[in-house]
Amino acid sequence: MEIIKFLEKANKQFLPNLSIDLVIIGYQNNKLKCLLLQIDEKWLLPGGYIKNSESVDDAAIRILKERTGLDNPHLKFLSVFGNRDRQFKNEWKEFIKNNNLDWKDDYWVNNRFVTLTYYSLVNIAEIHPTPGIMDEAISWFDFDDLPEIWMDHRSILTKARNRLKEDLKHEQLTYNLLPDKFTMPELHQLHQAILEEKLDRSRFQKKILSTGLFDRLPKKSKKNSPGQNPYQYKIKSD
Amino acid sequence: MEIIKFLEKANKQFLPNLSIDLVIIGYQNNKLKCLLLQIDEKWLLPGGYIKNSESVDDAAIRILKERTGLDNPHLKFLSVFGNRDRQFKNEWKEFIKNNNLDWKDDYWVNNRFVTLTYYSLVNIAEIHPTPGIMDEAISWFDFDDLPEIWMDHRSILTKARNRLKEDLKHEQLTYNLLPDKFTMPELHQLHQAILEEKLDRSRFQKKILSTGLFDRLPKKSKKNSPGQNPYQYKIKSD
DNA sequence: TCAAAAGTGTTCCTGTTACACCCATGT
DNA sequence: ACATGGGTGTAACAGGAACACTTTTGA
Repeated sequence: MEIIKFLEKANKQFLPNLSIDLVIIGYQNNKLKCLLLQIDEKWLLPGGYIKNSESVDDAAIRILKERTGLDNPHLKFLSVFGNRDRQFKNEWKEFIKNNNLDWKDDYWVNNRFVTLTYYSLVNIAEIHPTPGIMDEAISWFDFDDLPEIWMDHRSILTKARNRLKEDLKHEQLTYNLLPDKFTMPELHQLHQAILEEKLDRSRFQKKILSTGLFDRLPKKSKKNSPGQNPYQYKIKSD
Repeated sequence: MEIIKFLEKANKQFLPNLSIDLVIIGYQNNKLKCLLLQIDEKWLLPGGYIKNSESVDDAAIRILKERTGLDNPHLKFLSVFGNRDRQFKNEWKEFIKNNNLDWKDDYWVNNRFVTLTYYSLVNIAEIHPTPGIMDEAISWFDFDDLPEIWMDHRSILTKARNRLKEDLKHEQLTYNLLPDKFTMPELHQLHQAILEEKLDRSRFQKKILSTGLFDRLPKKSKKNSPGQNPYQYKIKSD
């Protein structure tokens, strides 16, 4: 059985007290979304452990790739969750029993874990969500319409949501949340969705263009709505 | 022997792959300073490990107290240093041999450590620097006149120095770097020292006072220099 | 032809910059 | 008396906020 094999062997290849959790953030239909995994009735953040042979950052990149297939991801450190009661014996026990497997008290997942959390901005259209061996499903959720969340992962999600808001105020780049080419109205909508406030259209455009980080491309040729055809833009490659 | 006892017993009471390093920052004679410990000819950051029974934050608070005696410290998370080659076998071996002690290859300090770093702003006058059992000395150094530094601690120091600069631009509070009561010129000097740039006197005062975070107290009665007696200020208690 | 979408412009206002001016104090 | 340190004021300017105007397009 694959799960048991993992539980038995894990302690040999991973650092025993560190885990990584990822808040993978996408954008669709004018809503910010995050990618969650299902175990039993609850949902949790994609995560994993750090191999003895890899750096912490490399572990985060590997774990993100395992769940999305992404090769050159955007990834930003979020914070450390290191409470002393951060172990999830009961949750694992229940999960194992629900799957009719044998539970052992000394399974490695019972350790106390300090979790390093990252957030990643991804283009939903470009990734291939792939559940892990323990997960029943993987799915996108609106940030303001979350399901029941495992353990303390809800507070991590909240922290990531707020951090993204703060970060956007300092650096204008939203990386992969939009396709390579996007229009100013699209970018405007995105910023409003992240910041959860209205931004003046005129000022927004001037501010963005004054950064000099964006190149204007020819106007988009066709659309299904009245009004002028918007220009397209892309992030300057440097 | 105390050191050996520590090395033999450490693996039982601490998380085996996590360490904490602190950048303790003070201010004196118009210079930013940091507190370093001496081992052999080199200097390193105060640090320690995380007990099984305490949270990561509590560990940082405890370690800071052990080296300074501080009870309610300012403490801010800095970053994670998690390279896979982050272990210091040779350094420890040399240190143990220099002290005429027996070296064992499986000593716990040989583990690969992921380090969580914090920085703390302290009032130099209020702390009591205390070396640990392995340290020959503890001392303050100017940030721009550092001695030879152990391992990768120099890059941690640099990161802290830059982070403090960034943080000051967003929040004006410098906590313990000055005494409880301070004058506007003193605060002005401090901000200039942190940011490493000249700030207009007039504008600085207006900006600081407009935050509403500071209370004006009566003028300082005596000083040794010509000119008006400056007002004193303190941070509002809320 | 009209309403909606997109781009641009105008006015007002706040806050920043750079500097000038004034007051108090020690030598 | 005067140089120095400290507090406050002012004119010029840049950038933000709010909103108006114009152009383009689908229905």
